[in-house]
Amino acid sequence: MASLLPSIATSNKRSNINLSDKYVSLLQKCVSFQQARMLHAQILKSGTHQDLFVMTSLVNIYGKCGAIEAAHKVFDHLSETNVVTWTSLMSAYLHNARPQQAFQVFLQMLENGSYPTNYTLGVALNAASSALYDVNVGKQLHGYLLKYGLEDDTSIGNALCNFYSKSGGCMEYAIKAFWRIPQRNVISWTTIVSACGHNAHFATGLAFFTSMLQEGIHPNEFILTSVFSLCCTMQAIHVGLQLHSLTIKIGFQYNLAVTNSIMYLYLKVGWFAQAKKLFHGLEQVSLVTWNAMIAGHAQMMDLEDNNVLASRNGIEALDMFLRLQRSGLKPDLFTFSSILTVCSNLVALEQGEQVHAQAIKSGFLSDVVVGTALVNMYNKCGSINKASKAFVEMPSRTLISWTSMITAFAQHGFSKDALDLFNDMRLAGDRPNKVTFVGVLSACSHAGMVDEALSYFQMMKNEYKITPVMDHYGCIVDMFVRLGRLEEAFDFVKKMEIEPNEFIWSLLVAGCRSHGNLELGFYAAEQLLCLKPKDPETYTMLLNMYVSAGRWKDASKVRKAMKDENVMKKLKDWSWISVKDKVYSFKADKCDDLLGDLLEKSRHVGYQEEEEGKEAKVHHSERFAVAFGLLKIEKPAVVRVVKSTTMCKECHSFIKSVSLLMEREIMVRDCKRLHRFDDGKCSCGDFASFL
DNA sequence: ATAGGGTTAG
Repeated sequence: MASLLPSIATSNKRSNINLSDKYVSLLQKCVSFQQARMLHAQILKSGTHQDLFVMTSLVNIYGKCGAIEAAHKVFDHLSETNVVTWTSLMSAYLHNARPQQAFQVFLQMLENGSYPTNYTLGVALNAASSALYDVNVGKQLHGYLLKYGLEDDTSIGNALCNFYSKSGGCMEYAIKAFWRIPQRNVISWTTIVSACGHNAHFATGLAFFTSMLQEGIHPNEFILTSVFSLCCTMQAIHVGLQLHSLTIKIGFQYNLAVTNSIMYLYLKVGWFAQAKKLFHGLEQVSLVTWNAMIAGHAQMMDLEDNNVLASRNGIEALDMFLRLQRSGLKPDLFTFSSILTVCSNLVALEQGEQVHAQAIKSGFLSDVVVGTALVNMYNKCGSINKASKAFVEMPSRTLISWTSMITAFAQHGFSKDALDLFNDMRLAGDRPNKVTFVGVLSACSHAGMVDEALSYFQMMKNEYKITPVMDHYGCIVDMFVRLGRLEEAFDFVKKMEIEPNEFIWSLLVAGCRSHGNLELGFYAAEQLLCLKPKDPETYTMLLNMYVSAGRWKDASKVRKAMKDENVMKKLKDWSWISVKDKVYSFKADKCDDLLGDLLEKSRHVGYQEEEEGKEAKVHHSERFAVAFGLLKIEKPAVVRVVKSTTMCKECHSFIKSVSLLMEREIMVRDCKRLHRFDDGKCSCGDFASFL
C-alpha cells in the first residue's frame, strides 16, 4: 500500500512562500470566473505564477467556475506536473460534467508515470460513477482497489459509497459501504445524505444527518445544503425551519450556498416573501442564486391558481434573466432550461426564440434537458413544426424528451405522428412510463381511435405493469364523450378502479351538454358539485344546459343561486398575450370598437350569437386579447393567447370565424386544452369541455 | 494545492 500511495514530495522550488500562500488562500475564496481571471492577472504580475501550489489552485478554481478550457490551459503551462496537479485537472473535468475526459486524464497520468493517490482514485471512481459514464469502468476500479487492499481508506470509501448510490441507485450497498468506512468524516456523511436524497430515501437521509450531529461532528456548508435539498424534495418545510435556525445558530447564515438552498426550499413550498427576504439580504449572489430564483418563479407559475399572479411571476423571472446577464454572469444549462419553461408558461414565443438563439451560441443546446425544454416551449407556444425540428435536432433523447414530443403531437391533433413516434421510442429501446401513456391515449382520443386506445390501455397495464391514474381514465372518457357515445363513457367510469374525480365528471358534464343528453348531464353535474361545491364553471355549464333545453324556470333558479352565492366572483376570467417583450392582460368587459367591428363582420361569415350572449353584453377576455393581438402583431405571425378559464362555446365559434375572416392563425390555450384556429377550423376537433 | 454540496425538462 505504501508504494502505491506515496506521500507527495513538496516542491523545493517554492520561493516567496508568504506571497504564494496569500494567493492560494485568495483563490480558494474565489466564487466567479471574473474573480479568478483577475487573480490570475495579479499572479502573473507578482511572479508567483512560478509557484506550483498557486497554479494548481488556479486549475482547481477555473474548474469549479466552469472554465474548463482555462483550467486546461493553465495545466499545459505548468513547469512541472505531479499527482496533485493531475488530480486537480481530473476533478476540473468532473466538475464540468465531462467524466469521460476526467478518466482520460487519469490514464494520461498513469502513462506519464505518476502514481495515483487515494484522492486520485477517489476522483477516478467518482468519474466512473457519474451517470454520464460507464458503470463497468467503476467496477474495474473497484476490483483494482480490492486487489491492492485500498478500500479501507476514507477518501476511497466515500467514493465507493457514492459509486453504489449512483450506479443503479443501490442504496443498500451504498449504506453498507458507508458503515464500512473506518474513519467517517463530514464528506462521508454528506455523501450518504445526498445519496438518500437522490434515491428518495428521505427519512433515512434525515436520520443520517441526526446521527452525525449525535456523533459530535460539526456540520459544514456542504452537508447543510444537502440536507436542505432533501427537505426541498420532501417539501418538509417544518424540518427546514428547524434547520434554518440551526444554520443561524452555528453561524452559516451568511453562507451563499446554504442561503441558496434555503431560499430554494422557501420558493418550492410557496413561501415567496421569505425567499425574497433572503434574496434581498444577500451581499453577493451567484449564478445558482439566480437559477434558483428563476426556477422557483417558473414552478410557482404552475402552482398559482390566480393566472394574473402567475404571469407576474413569469415576467419577474424574465427580468431576473436580464439582470443575471447584465451582472456579467454567463447563463448555464440550468438557467436555459428554467427560462425556457418560463417562456412556455407565458406563451412568449419571441422571447423563447431569443433564448433559443442564445442557447445555440453558448453551446448548451447539446444538453438534453435544455433541448427538451425547447421542445416544450415551442409546443406550448403553438409552434408544432419548430417543436418537432428542435426534437429532431437533439443529439440524444431521454424518456422525458420522447414523452414531450409525443404529448406535443397529441395536443395539436397530430395523432398519427404521436403514435408513430411512440413506436420509434419503443424501437429505440426506451421504456415508456405513465406520462408517455397519457400522451398516447390522448392521441387516440383526439382521433376517435377507440380500438387502439383500449388496446394501448391494456398494453400499459399488462406489458408495462403501469397502474392507470386519473389522466389515463380521463383520456378514455374524453374519447367516448367526443364521439357522443355517452352510455359507454358512463359505463367505463362505473368500472374505474379508482373513485372518479372532478376532472372525469366535468368531461361528462361537458359531453352531455354538447350532445344534449340532459338526464346524464344533470347526474354528472350533481356529482361534480358534490366534489367542487359552488364551482363557477359547473354552475355555468348547468345554466347553459337548462337554457338549451328551454327549461327557463330551472335556469333562473341556477342563476339566482349563482347570484346569491356570489359564485361568479370566483370565476376569474383573464387572458393575456405577449407582444415583443411585454405581456398584456385582459379581463372580461364590455364591447369596444374593434371587437364590435369584428362581431359585426363575423355575422356575415355565419357566426351567430346565442340569446344569452346578447343579453349579457359582457365579453370574455380572450376576445379582447385576440383583437389586441390582431392589431399589434403583424401577419403572418400567429396570435397566441392564454386564458385562465375554460373557453365557452360561443367564443370558440367566434374565434373560428375570426381566423377565417382575418386569414390569421390564432392560438388560445385555455385551462383545459389547446385550440389552434386556422381557416375557420380548430385543432381541438370542435369538441372541448366548453362552458 | 487534490475528495463532498445547492439550481434543470414531460
